[in-house]
Amino acid sequence: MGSKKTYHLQAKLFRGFSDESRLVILEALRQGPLAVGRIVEITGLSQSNTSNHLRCLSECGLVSAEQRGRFVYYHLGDARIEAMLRLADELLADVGRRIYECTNYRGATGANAATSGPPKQHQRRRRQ
Amino acid sequence: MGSKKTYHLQAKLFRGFSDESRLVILEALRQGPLAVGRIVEITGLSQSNTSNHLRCLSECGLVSAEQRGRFVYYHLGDARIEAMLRLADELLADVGRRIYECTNYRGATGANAATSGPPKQHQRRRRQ
DNA sequence: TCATCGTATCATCAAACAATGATACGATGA
DNA sequence: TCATCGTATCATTGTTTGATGATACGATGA
Repeated sequence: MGSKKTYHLQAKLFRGFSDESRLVILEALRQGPLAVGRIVEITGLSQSNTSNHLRCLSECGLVSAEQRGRFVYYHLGDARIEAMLRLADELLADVGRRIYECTNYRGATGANAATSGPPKQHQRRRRQ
Repeated sequence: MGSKKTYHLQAKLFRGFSDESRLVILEALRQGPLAVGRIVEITGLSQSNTSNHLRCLSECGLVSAEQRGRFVYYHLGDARIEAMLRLADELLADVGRRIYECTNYRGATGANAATSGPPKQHQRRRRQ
């Protein structure tokens, strides 16, 4: 180890955080354990969708589950999960505006073909 | 503000980290500024792919660019970027194994249709 | 035992996205 | 000015993945 870092795992870990729905769930769980039904209410996500996200989060160790009666309560799996979220908040306070402008890989699909008539040749956007 | 958190931005931020190629690039930049060509060498990614990722990282504020002659040098945009990576490393040390096992949303596409003959009815995997 | 509630799983689909190959552009030196 | 190098952009393609709707399962109480 050491030489070949586990980029794959790291990517997976971050991907757990990289979805709006999952972030909403994680944020809700910051207050404390919640049953699935409650999470559904809070987030407005569908039951099935919520369950899928919870499974993902659970398998990745970001949250833990505990069954009580018919209910299953979820809670954050590690204190460092919160630390990650806080750090992200701080970063956003500074680079938030830039991220907002970041349209890379976003919306560029299809829209062109429909709007523009002539197949313009590599019309390059001015650097910077 | 305040009440409605910027989950969308947060998701975007994390998505910047959620790709193996981008993580390799970020890791390389931890040592110091690098020109694009050097990054291409180190990562083994194609030039065009590298450039795309760099643009994404740059627009999201994770890295910054500086032109010197014909070369463009990139460096990490903020000290907290490193902090994020470190924190991820720590987390992985603990939950790494679980993440490795996490196959959610992974590989489940298509493989079934080809292998399984009879369209099995909701064959449920045993809970836990 | 049965009806019901809470949750998990499955199949499918549409959108997002990373990678590629080709090409355009800017800076430098001959 | 021209050839070349280093980098950025574009169009396209195949894969990944979040959302949905239907359904299955387990636990509880009647």
